[in-house]
Amino acid sequence: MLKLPDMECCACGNLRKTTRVITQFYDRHLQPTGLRTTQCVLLRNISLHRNIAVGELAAMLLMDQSTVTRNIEILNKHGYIKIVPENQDARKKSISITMNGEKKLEEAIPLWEEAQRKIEQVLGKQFDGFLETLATINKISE
Amino acid sequence: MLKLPDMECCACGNLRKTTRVITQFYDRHLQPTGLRTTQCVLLRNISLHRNIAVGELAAMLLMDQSTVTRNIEILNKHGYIKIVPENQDARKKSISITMNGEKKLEEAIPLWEEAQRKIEQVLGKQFDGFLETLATINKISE
DNA sequence: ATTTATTATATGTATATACATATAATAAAT
DNA sequence: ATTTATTATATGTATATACATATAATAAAT
Repeated sequence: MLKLPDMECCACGNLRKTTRVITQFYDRHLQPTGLRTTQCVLLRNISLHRNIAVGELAAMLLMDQSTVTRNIEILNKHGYIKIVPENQDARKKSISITMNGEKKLEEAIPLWEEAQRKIEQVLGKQFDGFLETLATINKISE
Repeated sequence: MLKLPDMECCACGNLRKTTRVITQFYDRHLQPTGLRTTQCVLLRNISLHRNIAVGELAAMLLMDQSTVTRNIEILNKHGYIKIVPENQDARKKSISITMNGEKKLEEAIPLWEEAQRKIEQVLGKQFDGFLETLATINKISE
């Protein structure tokens, strides 16, 4: 048996682990709204960019195009967004938030703020550097 | 329309985003082995703790018990681990790595090290603090 | 010893994720 | 104008994830 590293320091393993923890934390806060954090973030991005396309959301969230397609189906099913073919280019979808979607966001945001506040408090002055490090890692996708 | 935060600073959203990026990065490195990073980390933990139970792995990885059950099925299907009922307590499973599993790990670890080395290089002196911050966040699950 | 409570894992269900490939539409080349 | 290439999204497939609940086994209470 060779001596292998224990992988305790695995950047990917540790990121995945913490993502599991924090997702449960945020999702529990959002639970009264029925929105998951992923859906809330996606919906907020749609609300900020009217008539956005699937690929644009994918680029913004560093998410595969097919994942965006699947995830917006859920928001659409609940009537939070409207998906229509774009005028100029019929290959593209034009995605917009609906009235219901805005109401749901307004309901979710204060709960999100509560979770966010608690995390920022726990991290204290580590928080800004943390977001910067995440952004540094994101660059490997370029 | 009320003024809502843009959620750019969402700790959960940013962690999920970076986890998508880094998982693709590590998984591409491991691709020749057919192992995903999650599987590799899980397998390494099993190899380090013979006759471990589902719940013990879950506690270690901060992963739901049901997720561990599902994830070890995949390793089992490939013959990398052996799952038998425990002697003392038949409710528990006794999970161990197989010869094939060890061979697969020995094949995967150098590729993992390559990915890990690149990330550590990109982060430089930020790396240690980064792991510490992740550990700080993990405490919210206690 | 029998009933009751607890614990460990499994199963049903829904979402999140990406890759490979298909399809449909536009753009480029001739 | 027609063919060819490119681009945008969708679909098939596999994995990763958690919650609620079921099941089976052990432990505790009587």
